[in-house]
Amino acid sequence: MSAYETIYNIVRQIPYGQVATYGQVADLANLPGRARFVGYALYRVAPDSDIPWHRVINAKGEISESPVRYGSDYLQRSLLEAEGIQLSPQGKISLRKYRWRSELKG
DNA sequence: CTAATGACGTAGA
DNA sequence: ATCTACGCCATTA
Repeated sequence: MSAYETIYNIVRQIPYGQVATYGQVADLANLPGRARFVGYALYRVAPDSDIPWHRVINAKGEISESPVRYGSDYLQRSLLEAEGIQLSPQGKISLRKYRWRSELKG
C-alpha cells in the first residue's frame, strides 16, 4: 500500500460535478500539509486512468498548468465543463459552489 | 546510501 | 489581487 494509492483512493471518492483541492485530498488521505504529494501522485496517473484526476484542482480554484502535462491541463478544463462545472473566463472554479464536502470530515 | 524532483499551501509585504 | 520565499517528504535515478 503505497502512499499514492491512498491518494488515488480519495480522488476516486470525489463525486460527479464536484471538485476537491490538493490540500483537501491530502487531508482526507491522512496527509495534512502534503498537498504536493497529491499533485505528484496525479502526475504519475495516466490520463486514461480510472481515477477522476480532473476533479482535483489547487486551492486557488484554478487548474494547475505545467509543461509536463503537455496539454492535459486543457483536457482537464474540458472534462470539468462536461460535468456542468462553470469556469470563470480566467479558468477559475467557484470552490464555494463546487467544492466537494467530505462526508468523513463533516 | 545521496541528490534531484515535484499537478501545492501558507504567510508576509 | 499579485508576488516572493519557504516547508512539506515520498518517489525516482
